[in-house]
Amino acid sequence: MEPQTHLKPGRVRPGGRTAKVRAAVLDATQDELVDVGFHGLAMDRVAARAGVGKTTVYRRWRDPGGLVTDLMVELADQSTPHADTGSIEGDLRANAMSVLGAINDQRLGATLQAVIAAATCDPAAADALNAFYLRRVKEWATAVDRAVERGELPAGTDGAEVIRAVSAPLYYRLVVTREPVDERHAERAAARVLAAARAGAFAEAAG
Amino acid sequence: MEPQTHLKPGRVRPGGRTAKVRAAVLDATQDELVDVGFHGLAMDRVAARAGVGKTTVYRRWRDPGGLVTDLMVELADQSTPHADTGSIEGDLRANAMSVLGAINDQRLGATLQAVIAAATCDPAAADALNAFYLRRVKEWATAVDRAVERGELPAGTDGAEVIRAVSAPLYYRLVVTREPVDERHAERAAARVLAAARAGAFAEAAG
DNA sequence: CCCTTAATGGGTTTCTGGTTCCGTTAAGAT
DNA sequence: ATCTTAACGGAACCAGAAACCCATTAAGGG
Repeated sequence: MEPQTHLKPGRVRPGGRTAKVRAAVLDATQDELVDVGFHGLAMDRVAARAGVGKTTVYRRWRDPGGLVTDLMVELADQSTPHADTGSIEGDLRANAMSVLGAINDQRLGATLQAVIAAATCDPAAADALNAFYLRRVKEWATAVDRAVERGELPAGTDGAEVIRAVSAPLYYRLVVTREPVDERHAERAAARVLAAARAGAFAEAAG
Repeated sequence: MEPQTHLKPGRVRPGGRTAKVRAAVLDATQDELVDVGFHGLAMDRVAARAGVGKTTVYRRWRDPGGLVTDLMVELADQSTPHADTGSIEGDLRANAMSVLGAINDQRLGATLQAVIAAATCDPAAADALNAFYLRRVKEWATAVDRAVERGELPAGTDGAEVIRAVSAPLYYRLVVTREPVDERHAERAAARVLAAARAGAFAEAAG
């Protein structure tokens, strides 16, 4: 038998109970994040709120960082539908609105901020966060590629960078200046990136 | 005698000792932030590292959030020289480099990230963070205003928004995706914002 | 259906941050 | 120089989160 890592129980017998416990704990974690934020996240409370023994929570997730990391891994697996409106303008706007929705959703927004805070000092959380965005950026980047093929944007335009550039100002407001973010900001973000992309500022040569 | 707020001792007798204690504590706080991050910041340790009684640290700053908040207030007071290169291109690039320098400076970078994490759950930290950026953005926005006067950018261009837009992608990498940020990224950020600004995407009408 | 043991859960103990108490130091006024 | 008291600091004290122990439950193989 191999060394049994004790960090991933649930691999050997992931049936009913174990899965239910995980779902309940992750759910309770999100609720707690909404209420008290990452800084106030106590394993103790999460266990109580999930209706689960606290020993189990400590054993499987170790600390609050492990909790939000697993939460982010879970969310990263879920795909968000990416639109195809036919024009790059519509697609970028749709992307901005999608990001806006995530940011302003109470549970998801609280979770994102918690993971961002956790990633400050927890490499595992940072990795999970990265995986989460990597997937979304990749999915949306195809819209930019299509626009290049249609001739709407200059050849060599870096799709992933364009998508990130749309998100950046929204997250900047969310995390850095902590101002509210609304549809207007999302639209502006999309419009500005589009203007830059059309001018070739996202083409490889413009590095 | 008035209610003595106990949150601002040092107002009545700010002479030598009190000032020295504050400097030592704030200094030790930055060191600790570099080592363990905000999440690992313990009043206890800061006191020890500063060579100061821990009672004093608790009395004057209450909790880690108070510590980083005061630190940010201190940093906000210090002005960074904003360049005037003669062209908007040069000025935006200079601004991007300035932000880059702040982000990549070990102590300042750690402090910024700590305050961002703290602001997640501490309104005072959020205010201090805001004040910090408000000042810098305002100072740099004048460069954009000059460019508008020189006819380099469309009339009505929102200077503050332009400056923020330059910072946004850099902070996005720092805080959200946690990727390294270098000169190349700074230059690209400046170039892209400039392209959008020239296209009028930052002019008022372009809501 | 039964058996093995993975996985859970209640209860207790430990330990580290956080609080309070009270004596000591020295800033600033006279 | 002296006095008042703001501000500091050491040590004991307290609370709540983290770790541990061992009994209980039920997943999955036969």
